[in-house]
Amino acid sequence: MLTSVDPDVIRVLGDPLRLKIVSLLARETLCTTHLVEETGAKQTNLSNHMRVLREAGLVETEPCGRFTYYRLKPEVLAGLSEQFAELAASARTAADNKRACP
Amino acid sequence: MLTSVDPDVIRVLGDPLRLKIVSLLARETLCTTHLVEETGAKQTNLSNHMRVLREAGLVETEPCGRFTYYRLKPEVLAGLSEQFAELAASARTAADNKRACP
DNA sequence: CGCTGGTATCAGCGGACGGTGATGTGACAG
DNA sequence: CTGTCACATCACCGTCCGCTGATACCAGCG
Repeated sequence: MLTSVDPDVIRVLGDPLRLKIVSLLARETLCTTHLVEETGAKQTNLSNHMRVLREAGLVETEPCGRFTYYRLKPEVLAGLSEQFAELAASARTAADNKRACP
Repeated sequence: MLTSVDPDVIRVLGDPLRLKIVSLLARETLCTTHLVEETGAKQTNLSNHMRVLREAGLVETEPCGRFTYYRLKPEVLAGLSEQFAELAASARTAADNKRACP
């Protein structure tokens, strides 16, 4: 029903590093140390991005001793996928649905 | 196959006004004047955003006399939808695929 | 308890981006 | 041709955001 997509979630995913983090977390659940190794970014930088991802509701944290594991929440991505699919479907039918010149 | 999603397209969609423009264009093909009416934004501002959307490959322009119609390209949105769906599917299986602590 | 390693928070800086006004261009009407 | 309208481009400014270094917090280990 063309629900208004939340710009914040998309904005969060617009950053290259965050998108890479999400891609990595889509494969396996990792902790900050792993992400530092994989991305090559500083730990502080990573932690900041993880904070943003957490506040956007994209990841969940799971403490494990001294480590903090991050798990991706698939529902949010699935929701995004569905909303974009709706937009695409609507756009296909709106191709020649032109409003008259004023 | 977990194709790396292009951050640029997502970044472009991360702006609230641009997302609104895309939502409007998903319903009908419009020209700048219509978008000014619908969004309440200044014409210059709109034109700038349309430029960004065009360069990102999200919209096509169709001149019609003095007017310029903007048409959404559904393939890009469909592609995004598919890539997010892949990420979501992958994330579902990776929930308990935890890498060992270092 | 003191030490070490894994994370989070804070303050600051620099670059990028969105908004706005002035101006240019091209097309139609009179 | 002249004016007007639709639209694009340019230059500028304020703000936000990502990156970094310093530092604080917390859990295990000796």
